[in-house]
Order: sequence, then C-alpha cells, then structure tokens
Amino acid sequence: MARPISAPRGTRDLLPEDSAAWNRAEAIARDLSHGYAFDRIETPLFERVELFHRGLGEASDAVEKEMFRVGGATGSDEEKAEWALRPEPTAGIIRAFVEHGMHVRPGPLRLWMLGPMFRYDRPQAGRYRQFTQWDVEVVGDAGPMVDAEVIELGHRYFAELGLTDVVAYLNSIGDAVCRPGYRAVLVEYLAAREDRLTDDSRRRLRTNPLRVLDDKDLDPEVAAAAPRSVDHLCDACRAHFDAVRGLLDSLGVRYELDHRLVRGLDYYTRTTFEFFVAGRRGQQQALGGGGRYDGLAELLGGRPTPGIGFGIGIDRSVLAAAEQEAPVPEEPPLVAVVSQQPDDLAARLAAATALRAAGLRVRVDGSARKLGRQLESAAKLGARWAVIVGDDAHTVVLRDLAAHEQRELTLSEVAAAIG
RNA sequence: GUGGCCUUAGCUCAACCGGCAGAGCAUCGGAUUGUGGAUCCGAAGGUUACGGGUUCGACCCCCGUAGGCCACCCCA
Repeated sequence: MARPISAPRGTRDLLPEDSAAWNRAEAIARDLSHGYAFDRIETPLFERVELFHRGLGEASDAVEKEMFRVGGATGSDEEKAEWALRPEPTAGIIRAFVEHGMHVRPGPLRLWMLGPMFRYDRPQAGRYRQFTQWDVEVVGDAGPMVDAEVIELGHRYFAELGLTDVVAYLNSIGDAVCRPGYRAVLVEYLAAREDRLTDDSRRRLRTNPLRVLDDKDLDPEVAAAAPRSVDHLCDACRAHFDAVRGLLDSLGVRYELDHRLVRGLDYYTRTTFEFFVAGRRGQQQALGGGGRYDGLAELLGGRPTPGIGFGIGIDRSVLAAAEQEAPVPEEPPLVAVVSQQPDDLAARLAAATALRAAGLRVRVDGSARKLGRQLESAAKLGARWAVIVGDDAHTVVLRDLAAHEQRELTLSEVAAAIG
C-alpha cells in the first residue's frame, strides 16, 4: 500500500460525529447575524500582504511572525511576498468597504462573515493554523450604543450555545487625540524600569509599547503601578467609555474592566474587549475578541470612518461547549427503508424517494441481507423508524425501532404517522 | 518561534531485562431454520509515526525528522 498522507500541521478534519455540534455553532451565528440585522459579506481567503501590514501593524504578532504566505505556481520569492492567507477578517472587510465605495450606502453598515482564518504559529489544543471565526462589523457609527450592542451580541451567542460563565473583559485604549500622550507616559514609566522587563518587552518598548502590558511575565509590581490608559483618556474618549459602560449596565451584560487589555492589532481605538470562560484567563482560551477601529478605513486609503466589531472562534466555542457538556439538540428522526425481498431495489428506492418528497430524512438499505440484519443495521445507524417494503406495492409496515411496535399502512400515510 | 512530555490495529491500551507484535471495543461475514442492538463462531485490520545508528537480534537503547499535547510567546 502507498504511504498515507496526513493533514497539514495545525489543521484538522471535521468528522461526521462532530458535525452536529458544528452545525449548531454555525447556525446560531447565522441566525443571530440575521436577527441583529447584519448583512453577509465574503472576502477572499488571501489578500495582499500590504493590507495586513497597514491594517494590523508591522509589529503585531499576526504580521510579524504568524503570516501564512502563499505563492503562485511559479513560486518566486517575489510572489510569496505579495499575498498571505488572511489572519483575521476585519482588514479584508474594510478593504472591500473602501474598494466598493460602500460609504455612500445608507448606514451604518452592518456586516457579518463566517469562515476560516490562518495563522502560522505553533499548534496546540484550541489553537490551529486554520481556524473558523464568526465576525460582525458595524461600520460608520461612532456612538457608544453599538459598542454595547455588539458586546451584548457576543454574550448572547455564548448563551445560546449553552455556555455559562462567559465574561467580557473591557478596556479603553483611547484614540488619536489621547493615545500618543498616554503612550509617552507609559514609555517613560517603563523605560525607567527597563531592567525589570523581559527581553520581549524591552523590544516592544520601542515598537509597540502598549503590548508590554500584555506580557504575562511582567513584574506584578511594575504592572500594578503602571499608568492606565483609562486615566489618560481625552474628554471625548472618557465620555464614550462611560457611556458604553452605562449601556452595558442597563442591559445587565456581564463585563469586567481589565486595564491591561490592549489587544494585539494596531487598528484598535477606544473600546477593546475579549470573551473568556470565567476563571480560564491566560490559558490561550479567549473565545473571541474585538473592539473599535476608528482609524482603520483611513489607513487603508478610504475616508475616515469609524467601526467596531468582533471575531468569535467557532473552534474554541465548540470546544468549550463540549467541556461544559452543553446539550446538542437532536437531529430530526431518521427513517430506514428495508425489505425482505432481495431483488426489489426499484420498490425500495421508490418508497424512499416518496418519503423524502414528503419531507422525511431517509436512508435506504440496498443490500440482500436478511431482514433481521437490515433492521439491526438500521438501529445501529440511529434510525428511529423502519419502513418495511413488502409484496404489496401499496402498503408498507412502519416499525417503531425504539418501542418495538409496528403497523401496516400505505406509503402516503407514513409521514403523518411519524408526525 | 522557545522549552518539556508523548506517538504500537479505526479507537482504548498490552507486550518481563533487548528475544515469535497481542487484547478489548468497533467493522465485515456466518450461526442462532426468516422482524433488530444479545450470544456463539470466524474474517479482516501492523513498514510498532518516518529515516538512520548500536546489536546475533530493536516496539524497547541512541541520533535525526514529522506529528500531537502541555507551558511560554500570543491570540481565536
């Protein structure tokens, strides 16, 4: 036998036994998107590298070390430098927004997307090189209400999935007016304590100082006394943040302030948040995250347009739901068409086709096995009902495989009998 | 990207000190004289992740590679 080929590192196959949980996780995302009046958008799986450089920032991890490069058939280095698989959805969506002149549409625009993202880092449980994300974006609304609305939507998603104890960690990191001032204060503070920083943090001090606060090895004393972004907000950012909190409180949405939550992508302004299962912080188990990005459209060559959104990891949400043993709803009952006659395939197929036309979920046994075998097989495959095709072309036996009861009726009566 | 642990049949795991690669479950077939999950019998399933090395002899010891997991890094 030829040598088998395995899936690429950090990817996995969605197997049939996992599909019910995934179907549900995706269906809830679609239904909520629809119910909250978002419109679907799809963007390419790969984009120009420059889009991510400009959008996410050169110093972000996603760009600096996790970019999944793709080349064409000729595979030149030049081509490889040109495109990358998308590490996150927002940059592509805003690129499309600018490219199609969507700012002239009646707004604010509400867009959603569900699909695979790619990051070339070292895999671990819940962390994959290809993972699926549900994303929503509101573009063109600078007010605080949408911030609260979107965070509530995230919470609702987890609730409908059956996850309890999900917390939104919340912070505000200011905007173009006040962030430079805060950044200067922070750099000054950290520079004075450079000897107590890790190597990574010392490097980030120059490239992306806010990220130093993300460092889990940050000296607790240094962290505790570090200047907080919320204490250096300009009046507008202050008012925005207070309003967001007030709205969340009025909705009864659970959140906790986290002054060290800065998020890794450069485009964020003002509101930032991440969703965690309570008590599972720091286990790279963020279920989702997002924030406001009022400067992104301009960075990508569009006119200044505010925006806010989140990405929720479907993989991790399914994982968390399984860990909490959230119930997966049952599929509609399965009907198996079987027969004692080895040579009546036409009758079996006709019966199955008629039942399917009547809206039932049907599989049909095409084997010449004895009836007992066929019923055994039907039961193992999870069928609730068996329809036994007999000599008489007009009547069949409908057997309840769970109750071990059966009765004779016509084919057209079966759907109603199953109800 | 850094460090650690791990990898034997589809799954869960055995195999003494280096001495013939096995079991349970699952799958498929047969029987239980023609309506099911039980029971019995049988079959199939292996380059012991891959490649080297040591040895009379390697699943076992050594090196390398790949993959998985854990902790980092970071995020979903």
